[in-house]
Formats: sequence, structure tokens, C-alpha cells
Amino acid sequence: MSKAAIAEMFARFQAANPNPETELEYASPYQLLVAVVLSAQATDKGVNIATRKLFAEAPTPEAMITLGEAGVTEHIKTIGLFRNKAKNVVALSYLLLERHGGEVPADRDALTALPGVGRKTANVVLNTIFRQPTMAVDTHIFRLANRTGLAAGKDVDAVEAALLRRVPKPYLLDAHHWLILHGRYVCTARKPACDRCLVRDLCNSRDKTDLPPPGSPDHV
DNA sequence: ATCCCGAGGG
DNA sequence: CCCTCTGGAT
Repeated sequence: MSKAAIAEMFARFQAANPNPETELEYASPYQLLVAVVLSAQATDKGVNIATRKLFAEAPTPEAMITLGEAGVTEHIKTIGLFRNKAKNVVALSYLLLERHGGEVPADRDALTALPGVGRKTANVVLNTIFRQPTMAVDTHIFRLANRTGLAAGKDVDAVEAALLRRVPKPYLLDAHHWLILHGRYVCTARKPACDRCLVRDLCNSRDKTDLPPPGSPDHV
């Protein structure tokens, strides 16, 4: 995708949705951090169902520790990977109190030092809470970036670097959420809805989306 | 490269 | 049935 096409793409995203936001439900930076940890390989919708009950009982790190791993497990059993996640959420809450006075640190290294928090989760927190121009590359963005030609890369780190290079500065703060939402509702993994895609004419895969090359489950 | 791991969609 | 969902730790 050309530089001009990329600028046009984000101009359209911005016009259609001037203030994109996460669909995860949270009432504090701490709750956003927990929600993002829980969202690994799970849908936002499923995470919200679980966190409504979880945060009602444990809205703070202190309360989460009191609730304990078994208690957390009860609330998040409907989400995949729940054993690892329950353990991480409680351990992470301890460490937030020990190291950061119970606050979420605005620092990537401090965030990734927490259990269950990797680069992608840290980037979401830095962008969503602290409004830093990070690019969290999740399953949606990785797929969309490669498919459309916005930013090609063999792994998520390569795509992140390419996006930081190619997305025009003025759009960088909101690009993450535009791309997530577009990937979730339009440029989907299995059957992309190109017929209602805002940027169809700019996409490298236009007119090929219904003819996946043999041997490529996710076509180009 | 593998494991973790339930719900929803096709 | 198989694939996908805002991944991380080993």
C-alpha cells in the first residue's frame, strides 16, 4: 500500500469514527490492565461478561488479593486459559502494591515485568490509559496489516515496527483501535466483509478476497 | 515450538 | 466438526 493510500485509509477511519475506544469495560487503569490480561485468546464480549462479576466483587488490587486465585477462577471460568489468567491476575495485583503503590505504571518495562503482561498488553495499556503512540499488534492487526499491505511482517514485532514507521503521526494515537475494530467487524479472519469495507479500493487484497490461494488458509 | 482452554461461529 | 478470539511463559 502506498504512502498516500495509507493516509487516505486513516482519514476515512477518522471521519467514520472520530473517537475510537476499546470495547473492554473498565472503571480504572487497574481494571483495564486486568481486562487486557484476560483478553488473551478470548473475545471482548466474553471478557466483559466475566469482568462485570469480577470487578463488582474485586474492583481494586487489594480486593483481588482477598478474593484469591480460587475466587477469581470462579468468575472467569467461561474464558479460555482461565487457570493461568487467575494466577497471573492475583500475582500481578500483589506486585502492583509492592512495587507501584497499587497504581498501574506508565512504563513498558515495569508493565512487562508483571506476570501475564507481555509487550502487546503493555502497549494496549500505554496507548489506552496513558495515550502513548504505541502499536499493540494482536491477531486482528497482524492479519489486517499483512492482508491489506498496510504493513507487512513475518511476526508481530516486525509488523509493530512497520506500523510505527508507516502510520502517519497524527493518526498514531488512535490507529490501534481503528485497526482492531476494522479487523473485528469488517476485515475478519475467515470471510472478510469487503462489500461493506470503507477502504476496499486501497487494499492489496481487493478482488481476491473470495479466491484464497490454495494452501493458504488466510490468503494474502 | 508447545501448552494453556472455554465460548461462539460457520 | 474446525477455526477464531485484542497472548504469554516455558
